[in-house]
Amino acid sequence: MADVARLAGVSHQTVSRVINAPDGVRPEVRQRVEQAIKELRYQPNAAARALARQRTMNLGVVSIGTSQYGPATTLFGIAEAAREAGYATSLVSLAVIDRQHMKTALEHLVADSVAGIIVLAPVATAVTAVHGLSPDVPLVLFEPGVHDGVTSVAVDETLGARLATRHLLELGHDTVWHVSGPEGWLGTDARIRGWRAELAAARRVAHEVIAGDWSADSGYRVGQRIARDPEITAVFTANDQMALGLLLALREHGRAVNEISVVGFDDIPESAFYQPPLTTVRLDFTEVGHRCVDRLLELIRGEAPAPKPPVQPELVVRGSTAPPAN
Amino acid sequence: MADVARLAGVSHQTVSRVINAPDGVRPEVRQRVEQAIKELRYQPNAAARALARQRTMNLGVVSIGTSQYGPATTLFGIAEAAREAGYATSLVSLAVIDRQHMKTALEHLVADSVAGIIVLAPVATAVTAVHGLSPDVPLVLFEPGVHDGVTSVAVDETLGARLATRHLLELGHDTVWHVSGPEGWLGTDARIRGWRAELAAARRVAHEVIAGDWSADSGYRVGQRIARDPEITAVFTANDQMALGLLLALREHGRAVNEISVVGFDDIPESAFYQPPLTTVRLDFTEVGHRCVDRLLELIRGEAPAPKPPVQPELVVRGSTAPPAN
DNA sequence: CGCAGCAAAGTGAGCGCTAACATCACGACG
DNA sequence: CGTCGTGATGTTAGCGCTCACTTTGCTGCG
Repeated sequence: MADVARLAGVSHQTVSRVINAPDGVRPEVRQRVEQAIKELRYQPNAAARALARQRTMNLGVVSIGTSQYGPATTLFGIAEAAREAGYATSLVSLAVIDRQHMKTALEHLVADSVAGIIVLAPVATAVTAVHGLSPDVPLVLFEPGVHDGVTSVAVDETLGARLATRHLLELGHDTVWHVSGPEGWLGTDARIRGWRAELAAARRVAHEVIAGDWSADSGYRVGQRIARDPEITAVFTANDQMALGLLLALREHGRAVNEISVVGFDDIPESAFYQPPLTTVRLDFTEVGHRCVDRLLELIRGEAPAPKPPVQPELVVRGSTAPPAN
Repeated sequence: MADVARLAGVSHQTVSRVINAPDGVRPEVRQRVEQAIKELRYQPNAAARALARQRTMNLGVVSIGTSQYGPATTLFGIAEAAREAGYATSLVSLAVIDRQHMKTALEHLVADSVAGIIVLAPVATAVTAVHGLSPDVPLVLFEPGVHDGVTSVAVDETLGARLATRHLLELGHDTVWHVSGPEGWLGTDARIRGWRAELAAARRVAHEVIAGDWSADSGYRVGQRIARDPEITAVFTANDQMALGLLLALREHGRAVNEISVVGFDDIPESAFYQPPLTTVRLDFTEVGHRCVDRLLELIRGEAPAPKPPVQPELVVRGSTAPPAN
């Protein structure tokens, strides 16, 4: 910086002003400085700036360490939006999410003086851990199914689940069974709530939830049970992968689509090519990432955080659903 | 830090030594300092440390911005390994990979004074862009199919492709057709090479490569052509998603597995639940991530970089392959 | 013609740490 | 018994920037 100042014949402070302040420098001087910066290929030192300013241009992300479609896609959305806003992204991926690990992760990020933190771990333990911790840094939580939060970004997964259930009901099925995600995930609960609500609204029996764990394997195991039960004609699975496993089990038991309809959730790119192509609920995870960043930047700037409506899911009807056979 | 020093009755430098140096402090004093640190909940300021040391505990990752299984899984592997080594991960995701964008990304990272950079963009443009740039920071490149590189981590995808092709040949197929990935990806070339090499070794005809683009959709479109061609009995697709699309097209045309065998690549978790369950080649992307970090840390420490063998792929035989029908 | 008032530029301190060197105490050795 | 060596600790000076303040040089008005 000193070199730039010397070359431009100004003080280091003027250089700083050229870089940071939109005005307060005479156009002529500004141009001279910019010329010098270019000539010397000067790049400000982020560490020094962070030290002096007591904050960085870094956004921290604490993510659950799976390579699941949802979190992964959201993460890339965050990185993209952050970069557009001139921020870098600092990633901490957590295999185990409990209070202790969350604490360590947040402390790491705070020690790096990130400007804000996004917690991309839609599990109950993460939420409680964060609430018990509250570092003195703006923090945004991705909470599917939660609406109130000013400091959280939501997807209306409850609505998504209702859409899925309604579709099946409208097709003429008496009721819909639900294969849920694993316990502890916010999305699991939200989807169960939506499914229950829709059944209740239509005055249908809500059978007990069948628990899966997001994996295709769990869907397959559930499918083997379901295939043997002639009562079941319509199933809503909490994600597409479980639907895939379910579909395979059904096929192996010779049960066709017109006997058992299946609706998935997420609309992963492959689901359109399942056998049969999966009817599912589309979630725009990239958009979620963008919103997380938008909200966080509002918080960082200290703006009044306008509570935005949650991201809307959308039903995508394909070949895995049909009216009941009889 | 000053507070800690005061409380422990030592100089700030001694505190620094306790934190950074393994010895040079009397055990008694060390304990006193550690006690003070705990009591005051002191956490060293990363920015100040970076400024003084001229390097950070950050590893930069330039990743291609897709939420594809391979890059996403590798990324989490990197984040995990980095954290284990005490490093944070700084992510830049690139939608477009050309020289200009790569340059900007690297400059960003260098300006953040990262200790090293991992480029997770297995495309030709990324490789050339990086080679033309070479920032003065240790850099590791993920280059599938490349073996020589001391500064690169490889997966022996060529071998993987040979394994896939060999399996089909051993089953009794006359030859194997290949549906490749999009042009410009290193993995695409490596897989084509392996497939060709294996066919050549067995003295079989290598038909022209059918180009896909990784997507299930492209696999589906290719499948529609293949299904009509009675000559084709065995297909090796460059990833699992394309195999999925292919499988669907075959089914729609009433072609069963015992007519056309399909082998995929990657072994994504869902592939075991395709219809039929997919025979594929397993790639350990998490391991790739770990190796990238290991290699980078060697470079950072200035150690002699022992060239490790590439990550080995493994054939997983499932239901999508069978001897030819006749 | 003088001086207030203001914008533009400069000065100095300090952000929290580490590196390099200076100092100190203590024991061994000639 | 003095001197040197050694390991433990303290002191000082930045790292490269921004913040708060000061100085400079105008313009314009009474």
